Amino acid sequence: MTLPVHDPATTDPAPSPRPIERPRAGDDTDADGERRYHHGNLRTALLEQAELTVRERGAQQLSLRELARDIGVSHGAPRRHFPDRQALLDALAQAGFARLGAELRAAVDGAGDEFEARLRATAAAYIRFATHDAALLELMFAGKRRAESGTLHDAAARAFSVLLELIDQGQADGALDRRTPDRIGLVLFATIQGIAALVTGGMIELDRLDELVADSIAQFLRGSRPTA
Amino acid sequence: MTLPVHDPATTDPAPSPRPIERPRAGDDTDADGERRYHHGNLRTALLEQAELTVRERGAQQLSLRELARDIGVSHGAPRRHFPDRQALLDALAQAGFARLGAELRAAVDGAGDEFEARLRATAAAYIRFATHDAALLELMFAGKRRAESGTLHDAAARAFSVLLELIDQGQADGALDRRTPDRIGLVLFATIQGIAALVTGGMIELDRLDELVADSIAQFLRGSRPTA
DNA sequence: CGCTTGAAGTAGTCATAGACAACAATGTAG
DNA sequence: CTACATTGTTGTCTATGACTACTTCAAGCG
Repeated sequence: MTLPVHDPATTDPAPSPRPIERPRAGDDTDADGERRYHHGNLRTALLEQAELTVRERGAQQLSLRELARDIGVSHGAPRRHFPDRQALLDALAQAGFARLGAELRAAVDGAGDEFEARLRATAAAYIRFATHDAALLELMFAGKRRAESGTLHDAAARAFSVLLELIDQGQADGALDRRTPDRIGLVLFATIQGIAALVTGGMIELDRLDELVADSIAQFLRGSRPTA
Repeated sequence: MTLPVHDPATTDPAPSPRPIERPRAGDDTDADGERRYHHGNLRTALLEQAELTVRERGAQQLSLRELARDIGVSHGAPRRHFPDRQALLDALAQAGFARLGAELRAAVDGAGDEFEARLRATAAAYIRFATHDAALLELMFAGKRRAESGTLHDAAARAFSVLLELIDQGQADGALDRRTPDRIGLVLFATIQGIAALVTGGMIELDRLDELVADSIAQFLRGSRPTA
């Protein structure tokens, strides 16, 4: 994700003295304690605050006006960056896919060279994401259904490319049969996402989660190995 | 696609012989041309109309006031039956679990005596529900997370008891290993729900769905059979 | 150096939603 | 027949998302 870090704070030694009184205790002043007309990176601030709110209270409870209040801008300001509420949610989902993809990638890269170890690490990373950001994951999947947004689709595809590469390795190692990688990948993806769905849906006690992940991966491997 | 099977007796204790009238705005008279003060079974009418709206536009777009308008009652009337919007959604989810459970049960009962045939029929029924009522299924899972509503939990458990019974048979037939049924069931449940999540999330083309279901069931069976 | 221009933010307004309270109509128990 | 509990109606309050017009401000240009 590219973040335009345009921060005029360092080049604003003489800010205009606008004595707008803000009763709320939010940090709506810059480093000099002066209110600034232009926020500088409202878009980023909105996304960050929105991610916090979604994590704590879910996407349904996300309000553009409350977001603006928390950040300390007027209720119309977010509109300059997101034409409507859904656009903000889509951007949030897209950032979520980027982060998920990065975490999956990191899990693979940090798990050595062996296929099974990598697979387990990847699954664990996915489930970790699902437990820590259940509402965000739900949002990511919900956003996909509604509008087939091309950019969102691409973001998702990039995030899940890690799985496909893993499958390739598994086949090269002889651990997986020779169906097309995306066919095997779909089964793996469904398995992992299913566990995530049980987690986000609260339909499984968290202390049974590790066992479920281990069982599912083991069964996936047993079910996918070449028929000798 | 399957027919929208409507079973009016799912969740309603009030049997009223009154024919359901067209909910057109302005048509606030019954068959005799008489305006009626009491609707007669508003609760059922609300749930039915809500299910239609959810199916067409998703739970997010469901509005109590619009519901009331469609049915032809005042905007405050729904409050007598559902204290707030969430209560209506919870009731909808509960009815959804009841219907899902019934459809799973019917699938099992109509698939002969063999374990594998029953398993495939059950999975197919679940996926059918997921494709036809994607938004409702999402609502059912979302509702679970938010409040651990006891009645909702029970409704879900009843719906999925079919799976557990199936596992029992599979073990008795020697098709499944001897782990505890709920441990195997969790894996199966996750697998099926994962496919459903891909469907409701629009992350799979529907013409690849049958293949995915077949692959997943086959791999589940291969991965769960006793180690000879 | 001042002017123009356009991006970013502010303020006001509108329609609609959910929640709530007071009141009215209706069915029912006694 | 009357008292009471249900169920529905009407009005109101607050909040939200979406829209418009105006303001601030930085950067480019003549």
